[in-house]
Amino acid sequence: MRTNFRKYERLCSKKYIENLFKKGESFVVYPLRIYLTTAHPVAYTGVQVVFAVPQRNFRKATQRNLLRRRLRESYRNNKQIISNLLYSTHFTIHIGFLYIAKEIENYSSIEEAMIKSLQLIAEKYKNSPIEEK
RNA sequence: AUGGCAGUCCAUUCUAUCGCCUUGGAUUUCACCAUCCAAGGAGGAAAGUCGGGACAACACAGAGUAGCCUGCUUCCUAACAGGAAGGUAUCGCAUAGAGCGAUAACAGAUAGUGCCACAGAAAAGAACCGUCGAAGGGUUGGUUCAGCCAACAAUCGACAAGGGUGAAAACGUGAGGUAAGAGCUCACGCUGCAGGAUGGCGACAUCUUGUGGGGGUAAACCUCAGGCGUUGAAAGGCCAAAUAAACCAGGGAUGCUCUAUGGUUCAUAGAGUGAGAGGGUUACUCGCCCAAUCCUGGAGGGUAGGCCGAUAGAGGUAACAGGUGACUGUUAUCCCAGAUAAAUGAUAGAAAUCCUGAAUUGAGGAUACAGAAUCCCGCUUAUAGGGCUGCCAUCUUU
RNA sequence: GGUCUCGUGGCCGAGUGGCUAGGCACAGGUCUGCAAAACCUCGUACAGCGGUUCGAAUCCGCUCGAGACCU
Repeated sequence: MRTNFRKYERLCSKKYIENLFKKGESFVVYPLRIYLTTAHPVAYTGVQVVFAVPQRNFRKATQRNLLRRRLRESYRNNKQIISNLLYSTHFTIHIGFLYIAKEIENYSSIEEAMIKSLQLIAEKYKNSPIEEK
C-alpha cells in the first residue's frame, strides 16, 4: 500500500491536543511515550497523529526538527500495521507520540519502538470498533 | 614554496527508492477529496532582539515638566549607538628625522552638589608635627653685681618649604623676594576663556595678544547641545461559528440663594455664593474634547476556525560612469521560501576533503555553527574546512 | 513572535563603589553508656567574559541560564 502522510492525518486543533495530553491514556515504549484518546469521526481518516519533542531536553531547534522528522518518517513507513483503523468512519483515534529520551537516537531504534507501539495499539483496538457501533 | 596578519567569497556533491509544503495546469466531481504533469522550496549568521526603519492601530489646537538615548569633525544612508575619510589623545614598533600599527562612551570638573575605604599630619573652607617672630613671666644650666646668654615647656601671632602614607598630596624647573616662607612676583613649560593672523568645508594645526586657573571622579547626581508621541503582526481588518443587549457594584455633572421682567409649572438677565464629579487625550500637569438605550469595574458564559495583512523589495546580478572612500547614478537582465502543533525529509550507494592507523593496497571514523514565522538595513555572538586578493618574514631558482 | 524581570556556598536570603551579613543543612569536636537537644568550630559562594574606576556583587556592554506577562 501507499505510505503517504497528508495534512488531514495530522492533529492540528489546539483544543484536542490539550485534551490528549491531559486526559488521554498513556504507555511507554522507550524512547517514546504514547498518548491515546478517541473522538468524534472526521472525514477521510480514522486516526490523527501528533509528534512532539520537548524543548526541555533538546534546546536547539535543529535537534528537535531532526527527531520529529525521524518520528514522522517511521510512522509513515509503518502505519499499515494499524490499517484497519485508518479508514474507520465510526470514530477517530487521536495518537500523540512524545519523545522522552535525553539523547538523539538513530533512525533504526526509533523505528523499532514505533513498530512495537503501533502493534500494541492495533491489539488494543482489535475488538472495539464493534462496541463503538 | 612555507608561515603570520588583514580583507573578501564559498559553506560538501551526485544517483536511486519512498515521501512533505506552495503555485500553475489537466482528469473525475456540485464541491471537498483523489490521481497525473510541471516549476519552486532555509541562512551567513535564519540566532541574540542590541540599534534603526518600513508597515499598522491609537492619538495629534497647543504649552510645560518628567523620562530615555546620543556626545571630536565632515560625509554616506530611509534611518541608526552603523559605515567611510580625517582630527586629537594614549600605547606599541621603528628611527638621525619622517613614519607604521592598535585602541578610544573622545562635550563640560572654571555652573552647582556628592564621594574619595584602609593608611596618612592632611583627601580639599586645611593645619597635627614643624619653621619663624613677639612680649614678659616660669623651670634648668652657664656666667662678671644689676644683668646677659642658651635650652625646655606653655601663651599670642605669621607661614605652608619639609613629613614618604596612599591609586592620588595642594602646578614643574630656575631666579627674585622674606623674620621664615609661599604663584607672593617674574621667565619658561602645562592649561581654560576671549580675540587676531595664516592654512583647512570643518574638527584642528602653526604663530600671537589679553585675562584668568590649579587633585581626581560625569559607565555619581548633573549642566550644555541634539534627538525621541505610544504600542508592536498575539499590531490590525473581514468572514464564519457560538453565547447572555442578561447579573452585581459604583457613577450619572451643567448647582444653590436673592433681585428684576414675562408667566401656570417655568424661561431670560444681573448679583452673590458653592462644588470642581466621570471618560478620552496610553508617563504627568495645564489646556482641549465627549456623554443618557451612557460610562467604569467585578464575577461569569461562549468561541478559539478561515481569509487578508504576507512576500516585487530602501530587491538581486552584470556593465559603464562619478567619488580618496562609505556609497551613488544610468542601462540591461532576473523573479528568488511562504509554512501556521508549523513543509524543505528518510533510507541505501558512490565521490570529495580531513583525521586515526598503516606506511603499497585495504580498514575505521568525521564533514562545522545551526532551522525562516511580517519585511528590510546594521551591530553582536557561534562556526569544520576550503578558495581568492593584499602586506610582512624566511628559504630556493633566475 | 513580542515585552520585561532575575541570577550571591548544598538550600533560603541581606548587602548606599571600600574585608560578602544571617539562618537552615552537611562535617568535626564538647557533653552522654549511646543518641537527641544545647554549645563551639568549619568551606574554592557574587552566572561567565570584557570595559569604566585607585578599587566593582554593585556602574556599562556582550554572552549564558532561569522565570513572568501579552492571544
